[in-house]
Amino acid sequence: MTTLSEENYLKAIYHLGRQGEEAVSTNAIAEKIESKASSVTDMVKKLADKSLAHYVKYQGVSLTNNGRLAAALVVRKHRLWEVFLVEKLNFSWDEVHDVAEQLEHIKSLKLVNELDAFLGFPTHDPHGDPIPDKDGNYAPIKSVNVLEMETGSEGVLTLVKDSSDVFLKYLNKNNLALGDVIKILEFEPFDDSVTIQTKNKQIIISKEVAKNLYLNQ
Amino acid sequence: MTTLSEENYLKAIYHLGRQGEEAVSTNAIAEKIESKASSVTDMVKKLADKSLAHYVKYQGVSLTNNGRLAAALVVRKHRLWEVFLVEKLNFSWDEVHDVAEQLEHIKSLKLVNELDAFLGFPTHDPHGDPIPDKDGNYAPIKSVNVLEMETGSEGVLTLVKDSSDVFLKYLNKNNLALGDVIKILEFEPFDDSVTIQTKNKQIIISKEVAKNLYLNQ
DNA sequence: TTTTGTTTTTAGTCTTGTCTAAAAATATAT
DNA sequence: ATATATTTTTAGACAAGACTAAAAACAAAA
Repeated sequence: MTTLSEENYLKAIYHLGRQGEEAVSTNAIAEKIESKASSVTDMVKKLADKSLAHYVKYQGVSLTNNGRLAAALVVRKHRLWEVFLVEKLNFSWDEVHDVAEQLEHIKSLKLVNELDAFLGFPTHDPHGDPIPDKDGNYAPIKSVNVLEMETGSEGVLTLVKDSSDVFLKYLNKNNLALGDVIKILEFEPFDDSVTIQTKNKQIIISKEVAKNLYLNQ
Repeated sequence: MTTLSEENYLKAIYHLGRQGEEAVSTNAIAEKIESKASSVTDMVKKLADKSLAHYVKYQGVSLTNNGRLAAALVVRKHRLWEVFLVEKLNFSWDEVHDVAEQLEHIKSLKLVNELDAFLGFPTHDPHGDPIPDKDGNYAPIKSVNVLEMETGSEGVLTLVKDSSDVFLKYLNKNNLALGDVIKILEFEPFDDSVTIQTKNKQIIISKEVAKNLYLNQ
């Protein structure tokens, strides 16, 4: 049985290292989890003892099959709860993160799977992130980042990578939402900002914003 | 902000001492929470420091207004989640307790109140226990225990006090459920067992079982 | 009113998860 | 290749919450 804290570390490693496949540095985990490197070292040893992580001193951490499955389950729960909150309980997409962060640790397989069915087996959460199935698998993401697109091309906004409330509130304020058709008008070389068009309005978004928007072409 | 452990103590005091009104002994709490008296003493001091409990050495604990409100909120959440699990996620009444025990600690007022609305403001949980409202109040229980009833009288089963899965499975096996009309046929003085009639069938229930069944007359 | 028994509290220890500060290993730059 | 900087690990400490064993308070009985 994994503790709440262990689950948070598993999730961090999962997110930082392409589902835990590739080794992640102690410092990277510490930053993600807002803790100190020494704490990470301790916990990572514990995860290795429990056969949830591969760990070699000074060489970073990756997940074992069991670790990856455990992490995927936490992510699955997080995203299903987000769907529940938005679709059934009138939460907006900028309100769900903190609550889902708590709900993801509730232990009951029946609960997750019944929730999944109750929601109609959704494939994506309210931010466009894919929801892993029972086995931890999900369809590969085919959306492409705004910064990788051609000038003049367009696509549908399907994923926002940052799901902090500050960022989502920025999108709300600028009337940007999943499903919007966005056309790339111009890249500004000076600061990498991008001029885009949606709903017959042009707006300029900074590189920081662009980095978090993914479109389906 | 209350910790998970503090909430469990508040709930125990609330349940043992008529919503925390009357003083409860250290040992009683220890038994309820399955811990040791010394642990209870420690925690109870902490609750008093936080102005959640009244505590005088050797004289038991009761709840302050804040403590009672905090406890009622935990109970409210527990019972609302039970309703959710049964009505929306196909849990049976003997499966909900452990999961609700986890869900009751999720912190989000919006979540509780939206869940309440989503469920149609239910007044009772699947075991017949009343659900406190936002202010911690609920309608007084008017059902009466089987052992207090007159021979020959009848009533509708509206509350089962023990919600452990062993007990609920016993009821399932004997085809007893909330809403059933039950007639008291005979009290056996030797062992205080009771012969009752439901759905044209007679069964004998032990004193231990009878103690947990409450009827509306 | 002593004595005996029970309950409660105190004192000290343990585990989990965190931290700081110092040491060790690795990486980078001269 | 050696010095410097960065990252990671170790060592030791701390807080929360639980425990055991012993002491203190209270309750009941002779």
